[in-house]
Amino acid sequence: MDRMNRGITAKGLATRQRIVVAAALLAREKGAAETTLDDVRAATSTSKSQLFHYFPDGRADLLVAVAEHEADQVIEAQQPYLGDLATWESWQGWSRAVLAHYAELGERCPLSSLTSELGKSSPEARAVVGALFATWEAALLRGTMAMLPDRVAAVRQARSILAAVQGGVAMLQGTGRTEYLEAALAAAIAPLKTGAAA
Amino acid sequence: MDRMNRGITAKGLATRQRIVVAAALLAREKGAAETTLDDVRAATSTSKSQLFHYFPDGRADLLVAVAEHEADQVIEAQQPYLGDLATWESWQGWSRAVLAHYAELGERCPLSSLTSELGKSSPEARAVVGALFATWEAALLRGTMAMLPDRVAAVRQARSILAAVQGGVAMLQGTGRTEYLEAALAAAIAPLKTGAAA
DNA sequence: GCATGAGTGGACCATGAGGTCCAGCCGGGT
DNA sequence: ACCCGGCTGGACCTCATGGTCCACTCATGC
Repeated sequence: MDRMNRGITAKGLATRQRIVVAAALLAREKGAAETTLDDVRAATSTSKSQLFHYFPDGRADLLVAVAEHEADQVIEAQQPYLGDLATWESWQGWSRAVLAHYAELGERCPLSSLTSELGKSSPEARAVVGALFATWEAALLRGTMAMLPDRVAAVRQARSILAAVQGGVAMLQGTGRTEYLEAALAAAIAPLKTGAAA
Repeated sequence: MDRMNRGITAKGLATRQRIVVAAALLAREKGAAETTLDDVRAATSTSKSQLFHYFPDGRADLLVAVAEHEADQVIEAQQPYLGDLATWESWQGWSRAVLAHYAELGERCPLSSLTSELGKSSPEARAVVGALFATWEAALLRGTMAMLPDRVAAVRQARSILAAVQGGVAMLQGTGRTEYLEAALAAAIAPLKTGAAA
């Protein structure tokens, strides 16, 4: 196969990806803090040297990669609705998709453990989270602007919806019940139905 | 002084309390996961043996005590408003109090780090969080029932408001900006102003 | 074929952090 | 005065875990 740039072969990339995915899974199951390099090693049938080969800065490096991966997943799970929130129906569809996704995930939220584990220490992790929220908010904002005449109201509405999702998920994690996310989502997008500003 | 029950003297209790408060502070500053027993020991000018004297199960025990302490603080910070949410004015006051409190705390939220650190492992920690949410929701529910005629709507409204706070705080932690909490709070309590159900 | 470098295996090291233990202190109750 | 039991100090142990190192394989291009 073709020579990849930077001397990384396709096989190497595949291994790296395998590691990231497995680590992400572990991080979801038992929390990022409790996920050790040995766990990852065992789960992927790799060796320590490979871990450090693909993630030179070790654990921190790996966790950042995991965070990026999970951030992608978060956006992915909301598609195709998130990309086109121009009608009340699509908002409803989005809302259902979000609810279904997190109900399936249950109490293990990929982000929270990562943010609290990496948020403090590594600036790149914060950047990942920041980027995620930025694209997320931007997509929601496009949607609210399509539904509300007032731009300022649309901005506030988008923020409120994003916070509602976060809060619903937080409650889901804390209590194991989906009612909060359900109620929060419904209440947050309700103003979009009639077009009345928040 | 009087013989305390269980052979714990007042002096001992004071020391224990000192430890909990200091540990809570540390947990807020640098996260629960990054707070070591040695940190606590240094911050309180105590010795290892004291830590284990007052918290026989060690670190886990201490963190549960910290969680209880922080849970109390969370409720405390919302008083006196939370106890009497019978009017629109008191809801506004409560909302301001919540916003001010978390704006002051900034990005360090006592609960999130504790839940993600203890939530998985120790069942007692989950109980603490569960109890906190229960009393919190109950207080909010008393308030929404005072404002809304329909009981079912009041329940949903209370949940939505609670989720809004959680979400706003989550966003505050993630981004450092208070706009989300602000928008989420305003949107969440808006239906209470006119008495229209969510 | 052979040299080069990515990929892999696994032994090994360093250390931070939780937990144990015992010895000494202090106060107050009889 | 004395003694018991809580309180305190700190040395010490144990071990999990992140990280290092070197040897080996394997593919690929010359």
